[in-house]
Amino acid sequence: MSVPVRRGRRATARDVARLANRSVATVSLIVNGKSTGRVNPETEERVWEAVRLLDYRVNSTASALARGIPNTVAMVCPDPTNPFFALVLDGVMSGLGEDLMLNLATPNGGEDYSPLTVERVMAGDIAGLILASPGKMLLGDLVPTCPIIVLDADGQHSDFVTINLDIASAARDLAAHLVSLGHRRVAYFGLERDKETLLHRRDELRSGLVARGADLVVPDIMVKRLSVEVAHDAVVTKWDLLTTADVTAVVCGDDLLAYGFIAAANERNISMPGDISIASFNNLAYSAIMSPSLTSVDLSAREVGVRAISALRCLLENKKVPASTMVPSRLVVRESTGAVRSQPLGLNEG
Amino acid sequence: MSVPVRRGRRATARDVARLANRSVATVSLIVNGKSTGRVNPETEERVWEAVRLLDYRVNSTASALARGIPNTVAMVCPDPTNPFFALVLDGVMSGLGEDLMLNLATPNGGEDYSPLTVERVMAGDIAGLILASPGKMLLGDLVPTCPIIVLDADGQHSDFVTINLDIASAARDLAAHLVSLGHRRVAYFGLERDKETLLHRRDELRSGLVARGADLVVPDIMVKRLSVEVAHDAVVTKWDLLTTADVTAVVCGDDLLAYGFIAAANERNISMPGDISIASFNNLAYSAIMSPSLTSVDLSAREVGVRAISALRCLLENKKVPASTMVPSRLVVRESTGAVRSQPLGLNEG
DNA sequence: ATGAAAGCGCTAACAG
DNA sequence: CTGTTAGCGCTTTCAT
Repeated sequence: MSVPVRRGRRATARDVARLANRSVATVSLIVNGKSTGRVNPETEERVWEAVRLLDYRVNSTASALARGIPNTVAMVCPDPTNPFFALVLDGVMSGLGEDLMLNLATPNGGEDYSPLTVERVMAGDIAGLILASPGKMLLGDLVPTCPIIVLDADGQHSDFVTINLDIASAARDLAAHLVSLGHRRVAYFGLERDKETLLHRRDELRSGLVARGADLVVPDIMVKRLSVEVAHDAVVTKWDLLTTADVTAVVCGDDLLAYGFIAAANERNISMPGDISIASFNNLAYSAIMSPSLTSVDLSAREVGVRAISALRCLLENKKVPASTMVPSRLVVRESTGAVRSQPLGLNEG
Repeated sequence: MSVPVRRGRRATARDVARLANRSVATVSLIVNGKSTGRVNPETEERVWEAVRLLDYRVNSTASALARGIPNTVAMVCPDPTNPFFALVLDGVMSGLGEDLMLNLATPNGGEDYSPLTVERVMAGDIAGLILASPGKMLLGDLVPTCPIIVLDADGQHSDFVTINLDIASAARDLAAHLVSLGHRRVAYFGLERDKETLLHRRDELRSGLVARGADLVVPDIMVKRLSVEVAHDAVVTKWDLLTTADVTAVVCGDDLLAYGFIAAANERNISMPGDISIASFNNLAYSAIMSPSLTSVDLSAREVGVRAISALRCLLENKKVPASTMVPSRLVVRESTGAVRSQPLGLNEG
């Protein structure tokens, strides 16, 4: 194992050229496989030998710059820790081949990402951009300088290709399911945001409930940040509300909120779904498995990622893509036994 | 909102220079804030005006190339979907400031990542590299051409800074805890890999058990891939082994395996920890919350990420960093009531 | 068959 | 104060 590359410095095409006694141009041709028929086999040999010796690799950044075709796509998402985005990311990564790299950006404090975050990635030499669940205002004055795919941002945006979650029918299925189990008094636990897509979840659910004689009977529990801890604390604060209103089911706008809820419920020795039934909008990454009582709307997060990168690829190749598509969500029911408790929730405590 | 930038093309410094009737060099100085005192206010004015008009931003890639100082660090990890890596990633991201971007790479098929994956990211213009849980062989013939931080790869490697998980004491605590609950017959559910770090988990656990008169009493359940589905299937296949050996507790090498186990157990109406007790090595991302019966070794994944990026930063600034550090894991006990079942497991079925 | 030269977008040293 | 020049590492065109 003797590799003559000095640590900290990578051999350049110039190094190779010098060693092989050929020009940089020739090296470039050869290492890029564009030498067929136009390069003397002996030269080819010398160059490859030098490449081997120096452990030379093309610097893909410089290459992209020279070619004028960036080899990087960027994705910005609110929080890689949220299974939803982890799955989207996974889908995106699965679609990057040998040719594309992924530049990932997230906001600093777990907050939603700002225009600045987007600016920063757009300052790179990127071929395209994927924006996952951007805040509504963000898109307003965003000037696209490369193809942009927007994920999970309700509404049409003329400047971007949008991929949205089609939750309407699944949300109504969820409502129907809850009602069929006997639930009439439901609470919603959501994120306090400008994101239409999240309000949407609530609204669709609610109309489904109302249509069947049930309803959201308490003010929504709202959090400002999507984290298990924050969710837990919010539930603790609002617990009394749920008990006095005799709520039998809680629908969470995101799995992370559900986790927080369950944590709080566990502390109170509340059994689920015996005492209270939880449902959640998200991706079912782990929830259905961990808690057989958790009914979910599977948002097909990975599929969203897959479509995002494939749409981006099309755009890069100047193919047409639909300006807006929907990825269907579907209801996943695990609550086989589910029945509404017969006692008011308060009685179970202590 | 009228922005004169043609879609698909970003204004360059040259465009600005032309419009402002100044040279590219001057533009560069001004936009980089290096003009104090050496640039005529009027020139400055003109240039900024042009910048505004053209919506010009410095191309950070070209800038990095020109400066010879890349502004990108790369991280390669096996699977962003695994909460462990998601948390590591989150930690890393929190340490990237305004100045650094993150290039993320993962293998294609959920498999472990190969030297080729690493090659590919090293072909970029990167300032440093973070390798999360690399296979053992990978590091052998890896030629560092930039600072490399290796995460969760047991053993010393002279060429890299390593950050490892200090699970020894937590693993023994876990053993002690299980024994104190009355468990004597334990099974291990792990990943079939060359990763020392995973064998380590098993070995430490086992010595802890043996020291207290308990033991791993069946051949390990092994999977080739870290996924909930694969784990589930493996458990289904091996279920009889557990019942006939009268195992009372199962320790999983990773949360994902635990999720798979729990899924399989749920299908059999096995109650946890009533019928069987589950423990898991990982990060507690959601497991402890979802299943109060799951005892875990918290691997401090986020902290690992934080340390990784901060170590990398030091290296980039030519500061000294310890060649190898350990991030302590700690036992997290949720199994407050936990007691060993009195009936053999088989009796519960059907 | 090969190399010189221009250029990708930017920075930095150096003149003037 | 400002522009010229060289150069980062590479690709591509065009002579030779």
